Amino acid sequence: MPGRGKRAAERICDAARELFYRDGTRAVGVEQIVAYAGVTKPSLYRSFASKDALIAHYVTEFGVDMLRRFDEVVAAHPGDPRGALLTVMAHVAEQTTAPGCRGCGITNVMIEYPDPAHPARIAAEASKSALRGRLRDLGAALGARDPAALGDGLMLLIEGCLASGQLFGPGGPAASVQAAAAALIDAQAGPGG
Amino acid sequence: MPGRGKRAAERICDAARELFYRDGTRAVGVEQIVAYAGVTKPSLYRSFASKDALIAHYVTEFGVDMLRRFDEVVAAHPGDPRGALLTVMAHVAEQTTAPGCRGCGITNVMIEYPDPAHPARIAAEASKSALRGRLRDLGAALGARDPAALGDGLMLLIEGCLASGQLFGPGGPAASVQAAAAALIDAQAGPGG
DNA sequence: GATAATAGGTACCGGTCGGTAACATCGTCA
DNA sequence: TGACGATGTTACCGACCGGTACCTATTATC
Repeated sequence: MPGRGKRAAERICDAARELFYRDGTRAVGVEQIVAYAGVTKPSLYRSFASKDALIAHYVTEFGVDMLRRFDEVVAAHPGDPRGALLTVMAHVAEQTTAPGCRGCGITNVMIEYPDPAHPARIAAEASKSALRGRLRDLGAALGARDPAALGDGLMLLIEGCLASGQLFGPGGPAASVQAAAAALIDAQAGPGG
Repeated sequence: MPGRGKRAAERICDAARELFYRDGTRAVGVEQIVAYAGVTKPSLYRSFASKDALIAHYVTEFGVDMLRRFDEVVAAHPGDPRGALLTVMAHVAEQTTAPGCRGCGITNVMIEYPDPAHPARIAAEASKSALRGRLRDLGAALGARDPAALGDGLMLLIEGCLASGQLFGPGGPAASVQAAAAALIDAQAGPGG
């Protein structure tokens, strides 16, 4: 039971993040969430209008965390976009091949809710577009001939790792992502980019 | 209502394939499937032991179709693995950016059922491993220095298209997949590979 | 025409889902 | 001390879930 001393809303968020990511949002019931959080159902519905609203909040939080980690890596490589990208790729490969990895929580929710009007999907699109923009910016920073194409190629590799990691595990295709990313970068900017 | 003249089992498969792919397996109930197929619930349970068994059958069928289409493209490019791969990538880009595309039905089911023991997940792993093997074989056929790494890099690009296509649509990263694949191939085997 | 398999019709089961109403309790701060 | 907002307790709702029992109608085969 996570965060015994915290407020009910925060404990609900912690429980939802953990259970939603592990089992999927449709597989987890609100009863299970409140039991895991150590609160009661009315407390959940005092902080969130519906289960869908809680899912949207989960997606938003997930996206904020993801972009924060990305930005931290970039900030650790000032003036070295190539090093930043390769470090990002190394992190992606490591995390997506770890046992029990379930890929990207945002993508998973997006797959569970095809309806474009679903609030969680709107939050998902915002986060993914932000990531796409950052990859293009880095592509431009290292002088790529077509920064958009390079950023999108890298984005495909990342999404591929997230999707295939949870099926293939440590011996999966994600182990090759850093080499593939380097090839894409070199093709656009040369090995010295 | 698809296939009025067909046997009940086949109509159930057709309905399940369409509804499962469109809305996801957890979102579609057996009642909805039999109604769409124009049959009744006992007919479904005479052909399938459970809903899970129907989902596993759906995944298996999906994988067979996927590999058949892949093999057709390869067969249309005898002695030209590079051309085969680029054609595959063009098809992937086209299909994953089409409106209403919902990515890979196998991946979607895999995300909905994290349990490694779920029958649908076992079927999913078989299909994806087969695809991975074919990509490696093509990598070896065009003389790549590291066929496994090339095949896995291409696999990541494909999975990335399938994941991001349903969120970004026609203007998404999948539009760059063919160029990215060419860069990966050239880095391993040179433009003449 | 008899038989057996396959199909549909209907009604039903227990369980779980998301969500709510009404009321009791606690801690905090004035 | 008193009041208030946040929380817990209990019970409940209608709807839907996957799955089944029982019986009848069709269809093909011999």
